[in-house]
Amino acid sequence: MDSSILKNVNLFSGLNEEELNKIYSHSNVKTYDKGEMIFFDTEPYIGFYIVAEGNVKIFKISKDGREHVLLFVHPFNTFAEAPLFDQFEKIRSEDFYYPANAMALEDKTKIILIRSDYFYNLLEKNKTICLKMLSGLSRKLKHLNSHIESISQDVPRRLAWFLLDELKKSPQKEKGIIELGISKHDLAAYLGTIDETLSRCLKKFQENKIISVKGKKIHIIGKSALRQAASV
Amino acid sequence: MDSSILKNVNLFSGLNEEELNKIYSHSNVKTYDKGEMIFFDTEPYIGFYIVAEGNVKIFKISKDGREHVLLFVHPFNTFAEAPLFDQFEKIRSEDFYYPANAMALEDKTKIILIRSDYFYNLLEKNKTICLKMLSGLSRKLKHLNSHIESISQDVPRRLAWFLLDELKKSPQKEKGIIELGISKHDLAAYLGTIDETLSRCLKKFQENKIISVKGKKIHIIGKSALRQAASV
DNA sequence: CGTAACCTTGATTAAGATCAATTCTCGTGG
DNA sequence: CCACGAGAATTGATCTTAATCAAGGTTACG
Repeated sequence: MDSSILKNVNLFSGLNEEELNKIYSHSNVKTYDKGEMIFFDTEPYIGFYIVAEGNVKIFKISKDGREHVLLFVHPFNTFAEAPLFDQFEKIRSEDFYYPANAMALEDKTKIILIRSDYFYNLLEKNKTICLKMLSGLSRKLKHLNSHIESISQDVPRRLAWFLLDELKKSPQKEKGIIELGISKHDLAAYLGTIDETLSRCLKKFQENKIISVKGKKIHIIGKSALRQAASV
Repeated sequence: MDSSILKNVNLFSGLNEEELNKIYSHSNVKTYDKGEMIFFDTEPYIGFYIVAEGNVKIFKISKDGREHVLLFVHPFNTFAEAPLFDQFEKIRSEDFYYPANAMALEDKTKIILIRSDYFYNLLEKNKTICLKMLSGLSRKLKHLNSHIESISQDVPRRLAWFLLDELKKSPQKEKGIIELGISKHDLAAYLGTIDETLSRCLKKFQENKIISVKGKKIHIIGKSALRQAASV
């Protein structure tokens, strides 16, 4: 494997071969197994990450033990990049930690680490990266906003919302088929509910002939009914 | 009023008098009354805003009519800046709207508008602003993350969390006094609940001698008890 | 083919939304 | 300066949603 892995990373699109090679030589690549932790929220911050292969979930554990998934990260996207700019001065100090936990969701999840000190240099020299970074953060903000909006509705609506969102991104969208890249447990934690409630909710949607579920494959039968379920 | 108003804006800190004057000459300043809308989520995006005086709430209305406050913006902070970088190409097109609604919360709320086309120029020329912007967005991301975290706990915990957060920012923190800059209704919408539930929750805290409430003034009597209520 | 992880189902309970009045507060005009 | 009225805040009774508790059932994989 070589620097070509970086070619598809949104943050670095527009850079030439040489630049990519240089970045690659300064990064660390590591492969994780399913369920393996990439970082804990108790670890000092050393830099941000890029998903090359596989999927990652970013989550917090509340004091009562429940898990809350903030987002899933898919290939070619970055995570844990926001703290970079949080407080330039505080960084590198021992009391600066990752803001959440990150776990690989499948075997052979390939993750690239970009250390913050090196990345600061890059930013100084490269305005394009700076603007790309702005664009990336802004997309995350937008996503979090709609997550907040959705989470304060009832579970069926949240689920419908999620399914429609996934359908948009699905490669088989014309067929109305979604392939969940995550477990039902993780989906429940993302929707801010628990496994049992999600299960019942999926069941009800199936009874109403809105969807059909087979393992991780979900077929959207009534898209308009789903849209209606997502609204009022 | 002149460009000195921009001096305290985090985004522009570090710029010299001349630069500030130039920015000021390219901006629009407008004063709003309490309850007046600054923008709706149905309006085309023309730029971002800075609060000079007063307070602003950013919110959405869900289809069932409930209001969800995403955040409150206080003096010297920016809002609606994330869409700037969302999709460089799409901007200026007619189908690019503000992502939420913004309302002034008090009379004489003074708001500065920075148009996006002008700001792009600024960004091109000024790396400092670019980095400041990154830092600002990252702070918002962090805030939204903790908002999500808090919103998926029960209402008493969310309230306790909020109060502790406000206490940290309060000028009278040593006295344990918080001055709510917002109505109870807005607080409820921010906490993702309704007026009645918030009211009952405040009452319970008072019965337990954790706080005392007089209008918009809240006295934290038992900070440690409040911390305990915020956790498990 | 057996075990563990994953998912589903049912019964019960608790939290909070809804509905319906009241009471409180404060700004305005008489 | 007081009275009025509108908006804000509180309270109570009821009902809905989803969490919890406790078993089962399925699936995937060694």
